[in-house]
Formats: sequence, structure tokens, C-alpha cells
Amino acid sequence: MPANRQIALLDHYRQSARDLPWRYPPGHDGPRDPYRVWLSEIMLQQTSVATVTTRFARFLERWPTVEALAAAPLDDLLAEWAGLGYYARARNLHACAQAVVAMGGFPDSEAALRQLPGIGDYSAAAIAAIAFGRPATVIDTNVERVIARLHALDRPVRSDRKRIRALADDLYSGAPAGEMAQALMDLGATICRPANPACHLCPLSTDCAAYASGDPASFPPRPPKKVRPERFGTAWWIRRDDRLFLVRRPARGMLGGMAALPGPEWQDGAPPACKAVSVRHVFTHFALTLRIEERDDPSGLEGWWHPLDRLDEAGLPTLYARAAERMLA
DNA sequence: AACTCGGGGAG
DNA sequence: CTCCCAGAGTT
Repeated sequence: MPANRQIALLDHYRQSARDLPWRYPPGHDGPRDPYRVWLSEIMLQQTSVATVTTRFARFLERWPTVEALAAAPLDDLLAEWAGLGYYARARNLHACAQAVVAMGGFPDSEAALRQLPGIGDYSAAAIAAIAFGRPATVIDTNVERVIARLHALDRPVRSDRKRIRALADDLYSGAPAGEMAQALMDLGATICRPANPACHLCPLSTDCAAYASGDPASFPPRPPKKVRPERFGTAWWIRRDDRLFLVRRPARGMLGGMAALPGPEWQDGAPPACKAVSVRHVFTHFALTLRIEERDDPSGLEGWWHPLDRLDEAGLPTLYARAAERMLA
């Protein structure tokens, strides 16, 4: 019997919805642009609202339609994506745009959306619900956390997905899915936060088992963290006059397809002691120490000379942007 | 089911 | 420092 929870959530949302650049406000009854919804959902995958807010408008201004994006060179899209991380998203975004144009527009069902590159379970449900008003159970990490707390689930989310799915289906049942999804995500971001949840502001607190337990922040339990391995590598700083030699990384894998400083593949292990200039960069599953070595000959390398005064337009991912910043300081 | 894949912001 | 974020694809 989720009706009371749904009413409490939707009422609270209509009162306090965040005003976000990609969002249609609660109660919006006009046409919706699936391109905007899709783009925002891909950008927001594992990326905070604050970060996306600074990049969404510029991206949309450069490519206002899915047709424009499909026609753009992939390298331009990757350069625009630089600094956002998880670059497979940008490669899949391009492939998805071309598929959508080829089929004459975005499909409006969750199942058909799910078949497109870069659109997984979450994004398919979110786009179907938010852009097309379809019923769908939209489950992201916010929804998982809210449900884990409502029911005081005592297993890590990763090993309790089936139960969370069933509880989420029930929570969404019969309600407008797009508004429910956004209500739950706002709740998770602003009230039912991972740490220091603001239960005194929560419209569901009287119905929440974790709140009743007295220690809501302990739900859901976090899996044990694992150690982050070390890697090291070398990047070559090859400068002639006012230009720098850059290369493009292999299409798949780490920083796939991105502009970069040339250099050999990175190695496992702790970096050898060295006084040379180096930058340290922490990725999700390893930490890298990149030594920067000056060279004057790019022979044997495939790349291009890039003007140093326009390096910010080269589309370097953050690791190499920091390395260049260090060398130019 | 476990890995791979970035980076920034908050505490 | 640590943790987390509107996850997806591969193995």
C-alpha cells in the first residue's frame, strides 16, 4: 500500500524541487525534448549535479539537436567531454546519436531505449519515464539508499538488488514515474544523504525503519573497501617553438580515444625514486605517478603539433592537463 | 559476480 | 586523506 508514501514524496517534491538546467519542473505539461533528457542522464552517470551543471549548457549550445551531435566528428565530442571522465560515455553518446538519427528519432519505450549504446537499466527507465511519461521503475544509487533505509535492509546494496527491485516496483506502482524518480533523487541528494541524513526534514521519516532504529546513516551497510594499487609511467614533453607534440590514445581502454602526451604504457608497482617533475593522479581503481621527461624528437610517433597558447582547446583529460600545467608553470 | 572505467566536490 | 556521485560494458 504505497499510496501514502507516494503522496508524501510527490507533495514534498512539488514544494521543494531543485531547479536544474535539464529538468522540467514538477507539473510541466508541455512537450519534452528527449535529446535533453538523454544527454543529461548520460552526463550524470557517476557524475555529480554540480559538475554537470557547469558543462551541460555549453554542450547543448554547441550541439542543439541529436542530428547535430550525430554529424559531429567524434574527436570534437571527446574534446568537449574532456575532464568529465568515463570517456566511454562520450564514445557511446556519439554511437547512440547516430543510431537514433538512423531510426528517425528516439524510441519511446524502456525496452527499445535499453538496446542503445550507453543506455543501461537505469538510463532506459529514466528516459522512458521523464521524457516520455512511461511507467518505469527508475533505480539509481539514491533510490537504492532510500529504499534500504525505509526497510532497514541489512545487506550491502550490491548483494540485495533483487529485493530492492521488488520494493522499488511497489514504491513506484501506479504513480507518475518521472516525478517519482526525480522526487526520490532529490530526497537522496538533499535529505536522505549518505552521511548526516536530515531526517527531521524528511516526508517519509515516520514510515522509515532506519529512522526508527536510531542510526539511519548505518543503512545500507557499506562493503569493505579494497586497497588501491600503485602504477607509474612516463610522459614525453616534446616542444618546438610554441607548439607541443600530442598523440591520440588507443580507441578503447583507459582514457580511450583522448588526446594525450606521448609515452610508453604505464606499469604496475610503486614509482622508482626520481627527482624529475612528476604528477600524481588518483583514478578509481589505481593511483598513478607520471614522470615527465623532456625530449626534442617525435620521430616514430604518430601525432600532431598543438599551439601551446591554445592547449586548453586540445581536449586533454585532467591527468595530462595537470602535467602540462606543471611544465608551463 | 567481479572488474574496468575519471574526476571533482564535500566532509 | 576518504567517500560518493541520476552507471554501463566486459569478462
